[in-house]
Parts: sequence; C-alpha cells; structure tokens
Amino acid sequence: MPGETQGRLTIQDIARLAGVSKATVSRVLNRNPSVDPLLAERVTKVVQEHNFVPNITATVLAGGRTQLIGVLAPPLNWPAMPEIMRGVAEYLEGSPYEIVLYCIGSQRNHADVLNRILAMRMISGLLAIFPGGLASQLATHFQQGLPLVMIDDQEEPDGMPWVGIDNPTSAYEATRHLLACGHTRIAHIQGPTNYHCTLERYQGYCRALREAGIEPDPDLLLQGNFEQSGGRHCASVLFARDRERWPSAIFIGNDEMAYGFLEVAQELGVRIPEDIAVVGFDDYVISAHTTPPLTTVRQPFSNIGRTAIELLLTMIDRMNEKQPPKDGRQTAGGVPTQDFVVDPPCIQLATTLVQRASSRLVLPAARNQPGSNL
Amino acid sequence: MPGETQGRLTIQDIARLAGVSKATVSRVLNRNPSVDPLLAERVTKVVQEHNFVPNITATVLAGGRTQLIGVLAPPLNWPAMPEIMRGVAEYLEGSPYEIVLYCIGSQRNHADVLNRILAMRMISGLLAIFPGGLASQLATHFQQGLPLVMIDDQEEPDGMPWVGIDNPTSAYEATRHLLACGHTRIAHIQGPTNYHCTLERYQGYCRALREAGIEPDPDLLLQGNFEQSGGRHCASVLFARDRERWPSAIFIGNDEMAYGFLEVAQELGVRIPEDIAVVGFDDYVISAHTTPPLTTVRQPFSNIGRTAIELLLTMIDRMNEKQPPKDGRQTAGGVPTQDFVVDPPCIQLATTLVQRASSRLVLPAARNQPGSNL
DNA sequence: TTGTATGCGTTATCAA
DNA sequence: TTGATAACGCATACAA
Repeated sequence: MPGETQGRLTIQDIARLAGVSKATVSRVLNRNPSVDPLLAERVTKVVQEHNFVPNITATVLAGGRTQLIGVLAPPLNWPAMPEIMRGVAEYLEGSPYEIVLYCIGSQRNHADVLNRILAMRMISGLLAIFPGGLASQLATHFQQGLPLVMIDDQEEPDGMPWVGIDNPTSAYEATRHLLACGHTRIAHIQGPTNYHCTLERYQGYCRALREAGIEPDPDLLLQGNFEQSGGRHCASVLFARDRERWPSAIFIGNDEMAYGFLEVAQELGVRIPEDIAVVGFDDYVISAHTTPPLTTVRQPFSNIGRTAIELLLTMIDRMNEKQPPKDGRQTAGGVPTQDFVVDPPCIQLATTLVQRASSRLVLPAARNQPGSNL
Repeated sequence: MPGETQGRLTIQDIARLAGVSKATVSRVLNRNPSVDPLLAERVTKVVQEHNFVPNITATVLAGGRTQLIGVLAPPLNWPAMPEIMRGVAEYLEGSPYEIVLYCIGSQRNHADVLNRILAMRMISGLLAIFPGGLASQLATHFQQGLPLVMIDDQEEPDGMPWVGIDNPTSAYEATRHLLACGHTRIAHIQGPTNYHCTLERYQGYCRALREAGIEPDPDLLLQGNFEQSGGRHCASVLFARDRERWPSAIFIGNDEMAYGFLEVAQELGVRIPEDIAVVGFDDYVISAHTTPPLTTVRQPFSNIGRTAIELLLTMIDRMNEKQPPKDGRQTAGGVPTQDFVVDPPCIQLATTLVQRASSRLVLPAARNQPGSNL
C-alpha cells in the first residue's frame, strides 16, 4: 500500500532507489524534457511508490518555485469573505497551489505584516483582499515585480491588477428599478466618502435620476457608514421628518445599512415596501431573510475570488516563462509580468439585481393581496 | 524611514553591516542569551534599520522552527467556518505564527492533500477542522509526533486532542426549555446517524423527556440530513399527518434543517410558535432573521477556534522545550508532546440557549399581543 | 541524455 | 562570548 505518509525521504533516497543521480530525480520532478522517457517513468514510479513529496523549503532555497499563494485578507467573518474565499479555494483546488492566509485584524501593524510576508520569500504571488490603507505599498511591490492582484472597493484601482464590479452601472440599474416601479422621490444612503465605491454608486444613482428627468435632491442624500448603525441613524433622521418630506423609495449603499434601516422601519411601523421601497447593495446571505426580504444588487463574490486568483496564476505563469527560473528570485530591478505592469488589467464583473419583497411594485388595488408577485 | 521593504538582504549582509559574523546575527535573531547585550543591541539596530526578516525557507532547512500553522478546513462558506476562523486568526494575531490554509472541497483526494502538507515539512502544527473521513489518519500522525488539534462533530473524539461542545447537555437544555414552555409532545429531527453529535443530541433530548416522565415517542423522531432539504422533507411529512398527531413543539438537530422546516411551515400557514414551537441548534447568523426568529443552541464557534489554536500552540511550545531544536525535525520514532499523547485533552465548551420568537411561550390570552416578550 | 559539483540562507557544532 | 564551517534538501551550470 502506498500509505507510507512519512516524508522522511529525500531526493537522494529516491535517487538511490531508482539507481540514478539526484539531478535526474530533480529533473523528473520538474518535468525537464531532457530526460529519457523510460528513465523518467522508472523514477516517477519510485516517487509514487514512496509517496515522495519534495521538501518545499529546500526547493525554494535552491531557486525553485513555491506552490504557495499568499492571501492577505480581512477577518473571514466579514460578510463578503466566505464567498470570495470559496471562489479562490475552489479554483486553487484544481491547481498545485496552496493558500497561505494572512488575516489582518485590528491589532497588528498591517504594513509590518506585509513586509514580513514578502521578506519571508515564500509565496509566488499575492492576492490582496480589501487591503485598506495598504494599497499604495502593494502597488510599489507590484511595480517591483511581485505578481499581485487586488480585490477592493475602497481605493481607485490604479497601478496594479484589480478585480471588482462596475459600481456606477450597478447603482444605475438599482435606481432604474425603483424608477420603473413608479417612484420619483428616491433617496440614497451613501457610504463613507473615502470609499471609491461610495462615489461611484452615487454617480450611478444620479445618472439614473437625471435620465428620468429628475434632479437629485440634496435633501434625499443621507450620509451612512456602511454599517448597520448608519442605516439605523439615517432611518431615524428620515422618519422624523414630516411625512410629506419622506421619499417613496430609497437606494441604500450597502446591505448592512439596509438591515439597520429595515429594523427601524419595523420598529416605527413604517411599511416596506408600501410606505417606502428599499433597495440595497451586496446581497449578503441575510438579505434573503430580512423582513421583508431585501431587493439588492448581488455582487458575484465567489466569481470575483475565482477571477482574481485565475488572473494571478496567469501572471505567475507568464513571469515564469519570461524569466529564467534561477534569476526569478534575484530580480533586482527586473520587471516580470512586463505587460501586466505596463497596463495592469482591471476586470469588472457583472452584478445582478435581485428583486425581493422590499421593492415590490405596489399597486393601490393590490395592497390587500399579499400573495401577488409584482 | 524604515520602509526599505525589499527583503533582499541576507543574514550575511547584516553581519557585514554590523561588523560581526553571521553566527552572531543568527544568535541575536534567535534570542540566544550567550551573546553580549551591547553587541546584541548593535545588531538588533541594524536589523531594524534595514527591516530585515530572515528567509523562512532557509531557516527551516537549517533546522529552525517554522512560524506556520497548518489549518485543514472545509470550504469557508460552511456556516460555522467564518466564526471559527475569526477565533483562530484573532488569537494568532497576537503570536508570531501565520496560517497556511488548506481548504478541502469535493474535488481532490483528501488523504493526498494531507500527505502533501506534512511531507512539505513546513508547518509546526496542524489544526484540523471538520476533517470528515481523515480522522483516523490524523490520529496516526498525531501519535507519530505531529502537534495536532481537531475540531469536529462527526467522529467520536479519540486518540487526539479535540475541541468541541457538550452535545448531550446542550440538547438536554434545549428540550428542557420546550418542556418549561409547557409542551409535552415534543418531536425531534435528527441528523445523519453516522455523526456522533447526532446520537449525542438525541440522547440529551431523550434524557430531558424521561426526566419529565415522558417516554420518547418513536412517532415523533424524524430522520433528517443536517441540510435545509431535510428540514423541508420532515416538515412535509409531519404536517401531512392528522392534526391531532402533530407535536406541539420540535427540537431540530441543526439550524440548517430548521430553516427548511420554517419555510414549509410558512408555506402551509402553520403558525410558529402558536401551532408548533421550534428550537434549533447552532445559531448561525441567519437564525436571528428567520420568520419568526429562531430559538436555538448557540455554539461558541469563535471561542472553539480560539481554544483549539491556543491548545495547539501550547503543544508546540511543549514540544520545543523537550526536544533539542535540531532533533525536532528528525524525530523518527520520537514522541514529542508526550503527555498530550498519553492522554489527549478533550475540551468541551459551554453552549447557550438563545431564546427567540420561534419558541415563545404563548399563553392563550396573549395571542393578540404580538409585542409580548414571553 | 546523465552525473558531478556548487550554492541558496540559515542554524548549530566546534574551536578559538 | 564570538567566529569559522558543516549541514539542511534541492535546482542547475557544467562536465562527461
């Protein structure tokens, strides 16, 4: 049975067992075409029989390539993370690569973590997810030759490969949906203005309104924080106004704030969507379970993860092709992934508007038919 | 500014810059007390100035210790995973260790992945989360000296350190709660019977009933699958019976199945908790948002993760103390973590019953007071 | 096509 | 207390 498991063996042992030199074993392991097919087969057989796996540290030290992808991530209980990581992990399962996960919470100095990661020289590439203030540092590393892809919605993608969504269009579609439901007084709760996506979503919202001949009303623009508390606060402010100043619909910058908004509405007895229709943004898992279920823009999180990692692996491969392996690590001022550096790809994935009860078109006559689907 | 970042430097460079030998630098880095304090300070200064971080691969190869903890995990979008990983990551943030994450989905051969992980000899310890069929293999590795902790609810903890909850007691409390609400016909939907936790929860349920003088009714025991579909199925079966054969309450083996159950109840117009009170198990995030919100047993997932990783680090430390470093990696038949091997600790954390609307005690007179909190 | 020899960056042994 | 040096396991330039 090939269940030896103990990786005690070295390439030397395999060489002895197969009656060849270490160099040949190494060549076989690295699929070097210069080795005789029959010999290769013999060696391969020994390798498999003994379940041999090269010592990765020795491999790297000797100038080989790691099969390790670094993932710099926020805490995994951020609502978008599980799905993103699912996409990443599923794609990686079909490859020889493994994940080295660096979760950065609040405690430690993020820049230090990043430096440690890179200085350890253990990873072949880095996937940076919502890196916050690290963006510019990351860009520098990328320019210096580190294969890197960023998933982010805070900084404007600039100077490095990026995967995300088309925020303006997504927000445009969300607002169009409310317009199509017959609403004309549509409010908006935006996120923190230092988030690039906040501005983009606001742009999309404005464009939809203007196309419908409606000038965005500053009175209907509320400032949130992308957290539930912000949604609650804005709801309180809004519902404290005279009823005639209420909007008939609201597009909320993210689902988290929408949850807070719905809570307050329920507490105050404001009916959703009869009194005010609500559309969110993100489609986190809870959104299908709120009361009422939330109409929202679905971000394709797992696909974002998949796409990002796919791009990263492509970059790594490209780099390996161009650079003679041994130099790959010595790349002083070298610029691997040349073309990527010159024009870093920005991949925007499509979102989907998921229509649920919070924005159902309510015809006056239909109010007593809870079962109606429109 | 100490923002050099580029880890090009080697210990040799630092040695030259500090005017000492590599050996001394190495000693300083490893806090070897035999080095002169003043000299140490001088070296430390150079290290910091240049932001030097040792090449981890060289360190390991030379017999040093890795600061890498392997985490063998199911897909991160499994509902319990984000919280478990939060606990793990938060604890690790305060340590010098990093996570190497191995997500095992359906695609690849799990045993192979495990072998590769260990053969790479890169990790100092392994945290195995819901390892499924790998339990026995893991036990073997643990017996052979691998610091290892398992978080699991499928296999009976045996032969290796384990962190989880007290299922019988938790189920007992859940059932007691329903009894306290005045119910006497209490059904149970159990999970797959090849899960150890399924049997344990059933035991707790039975004990509570018997203590109340009620003999568990086989007619009220339904077979689920721990998935939503199972909850739906059981609900359909139950509600298809004559009304007088319905239970007045049900304890469902996990929240996932409870979601399916609630869905069917809503579709059929069965009132929760008036017609039937529901208690689940797990307290996933959605449970607070179902209609009605679900009473359930909260598993302290993040604490489970924290506790497990804490135990693992303790084991690693213990091993490092006992074994002269250089041998640590050569440990042929050696048995590090001796005491742990002899009697692997099983840590059971307490659960909490979270009371929500799905099991509210409904007094006949209170039916028209939706706001009542009991 | 294959084998020999060297070096990767660190730790640890042995002398000094 | 410090320095020189031999591993560690692998990849590769070079020689055969």
